[in-house]
Amino acid sequence: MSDAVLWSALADPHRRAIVALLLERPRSVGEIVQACRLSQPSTSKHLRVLRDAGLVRVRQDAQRRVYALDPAPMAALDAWLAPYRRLWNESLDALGRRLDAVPEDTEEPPPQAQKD
Amino acid sequence: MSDAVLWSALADPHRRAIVALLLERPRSVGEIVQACRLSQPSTSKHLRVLRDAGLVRVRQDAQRRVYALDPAPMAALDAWLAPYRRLWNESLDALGRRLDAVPEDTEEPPPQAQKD
DNA sequence: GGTGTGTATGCCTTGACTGGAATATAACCG
DNA sequence: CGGTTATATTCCAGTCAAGGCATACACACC
Repeated sequence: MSDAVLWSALADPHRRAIVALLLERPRSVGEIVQACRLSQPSTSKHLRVLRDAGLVRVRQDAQRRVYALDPAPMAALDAWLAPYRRLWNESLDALGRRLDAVPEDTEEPPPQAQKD
Repeated sequence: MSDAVLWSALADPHRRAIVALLLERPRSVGEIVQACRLSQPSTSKHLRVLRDAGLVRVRQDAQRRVYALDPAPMAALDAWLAPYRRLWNESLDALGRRLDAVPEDTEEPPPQAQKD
C-alpha cells in the first residue's frame, strides 16, 4: 500500500477538518457531526475513509464510537516532505540575505493568513 | 486563497511525481512527458494545476518552457503538519520506551518501504 | 512567409467522489 | 422483547476531475 491512500484521504477539506478536530482530543461521531456541520451519514463515510487510510482509530464506548488520531501516517507525510524542506530552507536563507542587504522598509507583512 | 488548492494539486499521484522530478532539477515539458509516461496534453494540464497552486514556476527558453519547483507552498504544508509532529513524536517516544522495557528480539524491521 | 518543433487549450467521454435520504445494524434501557 | 439512541451502509443523483484527441498558439529556422 502506498501513501496514495493517505493523500486522497487528506485531499478532502472536510476530512482535514475532522483530523484537526481529533488533534485536540478524541471525539465521538456525534461530536464530529455537530462540529463539522455535516450530516451523520456523510461524516461516517469520511471517517471510514480516514480509518482505511490508517489516520484514525476507533474505540467503542457503549453505542458510541470514539475516534482518535493515529499519528503514524502523518509521519509518513513528514517523510515525504523532508526532501523539500532542504529546498525551502535554502530559499528562506536567500530571502534573509536579500533582506539584510536591502536599505529598509522592505519587511514582509505577516505571511500566510490563510484559511481552509 | 486557502491551501485547498495546494492539497488538491498534490492529491494526484502524477502531479506528485512531477514535483518529485522537479526536485532534482528544473525540466522542460518534453522531459516531464517522457519521464512520467504521460501524454503531452495531459502533462501540460497537470503543470497548469501545479502552476495555479504556486508549486512550480515557468521559464521560457525559446520554444521550450522549463518548469522549476517553487518551495514556498511546501512550507505551508509543513506548517499544516507542524501541530501533528508533536503528536507522533510522543508516540515514537512511547514506542521507544516500550522497546527499551521489552526483553529483546522485538526490534522493528525497517519501517515504510513504501512506493508511490 | 512557410515549415517544423514544442507547448497550451478546448471539447468530450468516462470514472470517481460527494452528499442526501432511507435503511440496516448494534448497543443500551425499561 | 420493544423502543430508543448512536453509527454504519446502501442507493441514487449531481458534480468534478482526468485522459485522449484534435487543434490552436508560439517560437525558430530556412
